[in-house]
Order: sequence, then C-alpha cells, then structure tokens
Amino acid sequence: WLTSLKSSRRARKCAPNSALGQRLFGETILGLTQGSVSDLLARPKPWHKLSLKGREPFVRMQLWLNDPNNVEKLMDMKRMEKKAYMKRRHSSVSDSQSCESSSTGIDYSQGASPQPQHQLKKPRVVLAPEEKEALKRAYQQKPYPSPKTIEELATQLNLKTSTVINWFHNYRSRIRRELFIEEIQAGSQSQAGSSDSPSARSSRAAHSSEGDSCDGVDAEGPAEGKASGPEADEFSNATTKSQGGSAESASEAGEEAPRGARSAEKAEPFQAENLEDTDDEGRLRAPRQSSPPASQRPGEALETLPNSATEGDASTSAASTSVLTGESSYKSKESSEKISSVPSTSSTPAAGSQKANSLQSLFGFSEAASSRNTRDSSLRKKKAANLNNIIHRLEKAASREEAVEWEF
DNA sequence: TTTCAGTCAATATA
DNA sequence: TATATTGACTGAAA
Repeated sequence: WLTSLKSSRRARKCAPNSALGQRLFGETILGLTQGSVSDLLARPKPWHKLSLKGREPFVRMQLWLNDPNNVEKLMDMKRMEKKAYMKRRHSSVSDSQSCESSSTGIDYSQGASPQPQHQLKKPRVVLAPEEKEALKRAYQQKPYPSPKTIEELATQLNLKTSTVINWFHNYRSRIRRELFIEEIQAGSQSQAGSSDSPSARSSRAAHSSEGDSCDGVDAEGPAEGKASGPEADEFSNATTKSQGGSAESASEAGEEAPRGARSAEKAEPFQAENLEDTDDEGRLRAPRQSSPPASQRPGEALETLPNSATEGDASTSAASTSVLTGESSYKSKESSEKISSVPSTSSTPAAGSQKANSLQSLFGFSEAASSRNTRDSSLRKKKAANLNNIIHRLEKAASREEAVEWEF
C-alpha cells in the first residue's frame, strides 16, 4: 500500500506538492516514525494477530481515511512545515551572514555539550555479513539458543551477549512476520483457487527467495550452502510446518511448530474477529466469484474495495498471487498498472482526484513500477493488498457502529 | 526471567 | 530526500 521509493519519487515528479511521505504521514497521522511506518506497511501482520496497541495505527489510519479533508490537512501541514523550514533556513542564513562570529560562538558553546552527548550515544552496531551468516546458521540449528550458546556465539563472533540476544529476538520476530505473510498468501491462494496460475506456481519457488527478505535482501547462503538462497531452508521448513506439513523434528523448532500450526489454522489475513464481516472467528468466506484478477493493481484494490462485494480476502488473494509472483507474472501486473479511479474514501470528486493523487504518491501505486524492478513491484503489491485488506475492514467496520468499540 | 510485540532511530539504499 | 533495514529498547504477557 505504502509506496516504495521509486514510484513515490516519480509521483513527486508529477505532482511535487501532492506527495505524502511516510514521515509526514507517520508522524502526523499515525504517531509513528518513518521507519516504523515503512516496516508496518511492508510487513503488516494479520489483524487477528495484532495486539491492541498494534491495531492503533490502523485505527488512526481509518480515522484519517474517514476525514473528508484528510489529504488537504496533511498537505497544509506539509506546506506549513516547509514554510517553517524555509523560515528557519532563511533566518539561519541571514544570521550567519550578519554575525559570523555567532555561528562560531554556537560552535564553541555547543562544542562542549554536543561532544559528550555524542559520546554518550552508543554507536550503532552493524553486524558484518559473516557475522549475520554465522548467527543465521546458529539460528537454523537452534532458534532458541541457551544462554550458554549465546555466550559462546558472542565470544566466537566477538560480539556483546546482548547483541546476540537481540539479534535472535529480532530475527525470530521478523521471520515470524514473514511467515504470516506467507500464510496469508498460501491461504488466499488456495481460497482463490489460483494456485495453478503460473504466478502462483512460481510463488512457491519464489518462496525461497522470499526468505531472504526476512532479513533484508542479503543473499548469503544458508549453512548447508544451498544455491537457492539464504533462508530458503528455514523458510521452507517453517512454511511446511505452518501449513501442516509433518515437518522436521519438533525438538529443534519445537516452539515454532505449534505456533506455525496455530497460525495455519487461521492463516486468513486480517480476519479481525471484531471488525470484519467475515464469519465468526474471522474465518474466510468463500472466495468471491467476481474477485479481481490476480493482476489487479493494489491501487485498484484499494480504490474499489468498499464497493467490492466481498471484503479484503479478494484483495489479498489478488495480491497474494502477485506478491508471490516471481518475474514470470510481472508482465501482466505491469500491463495492468494504471490508476483510473479515486480512493473510496474520497468525499468529493474533486477532492477525490486530489486525494487519489496524494494517496497514490503516499502509497506508491500511482504509476507502473519500473520494469527492471520486479521485486519492488511485487513488494508494493504485497503491501497494497495486505493494507487494502486492513483498511477495507476498518472502513467497513467504521461504517457500522463498530468503530466505537475501538476508540482508544 | 524469558519471550514477544511494537517501536525508535541510525544507517543503508535508491 | 524519501524509503528500507535493522540493532536496540520498552512494556506486557507467559
């Protein structure tokens, strides 16, 4: 849903004043930092797996979407911010021109305090690729290492114990989120009955490469040195587990297996029990007949959601195909990437087109993605579909009185 | 006490 | 300059 950089940039080129960025949107609307917004949108969790706190940003999003002047307000804020920036800049320029000594004075005066402040700040640890690889290997052997193992790892890699602990926490958590997405895709694929499509077929193959997205894009080989990709193994294992496959020894990933199985039971994406119009327990309904083709763009999904006969499952399924799609299905996706309507939340046609523009730039589906970057494209679709789903549910629920329940 | 979810914020990347 | 990644942190739950 949210943009990936390229399309956003292009959108800005077309409509420089209508681009809404993650930073502005996050800080103004969601109360999150840019990085969190990016993360949230790139790797959304199924609604039913979100805690109350985790749902807050989406509720805020919904409230914002319900505001008829949402984009305008944001634009205003952006303008004001820009103005203030220019003002500051202007004044600082004139300051430095008028009294150059003052700037040096500032330097002197600040030199004393920022320096220690800087020293107080712990430098960010950046793990070397070899270190990451070693940690991944260790993870594959033992996702939950004992303190002793952690100690050993830390010693071997010359890292702090806390760094190793943190790495395992983060890695587990991020892998889990990737698995959610996988499950969503798997679930919607089977629901949509599109598993025979080339894109769907390739999706499983793409899966292994998908694995490396859990940790960024680095392509280190796994411990076993498989050619298919870094986390190919752990991912396929995990997915197998989560999809009810017998999988390997439960002892190794003992805690993962039940979790996977559990999530597989309700692998349906964003089936918010208290929100959606799915059946109880948030189970998926039958796939809609008129669900858009897998090639449907995320933007279209978003825009047409409220009018859709069924809820986000379709958007998810539409996306799931594209999300998992490798290069093979890219062409069709690209060919269909075109925006023609406005977001559902538009209050007026005029505002709608403006809003569409802004949302497009914000969420990055304003134009066809660069043809050389299929991964971007599929990621964008993934984001789009997942968040379309959430937003749609929120919208639906909001249109009923349920919104009251989520007030916070 | 450990693990997890959510987030920040520094840094990388486009 | 915007978005993506990721190590670290906080608070809550188990």
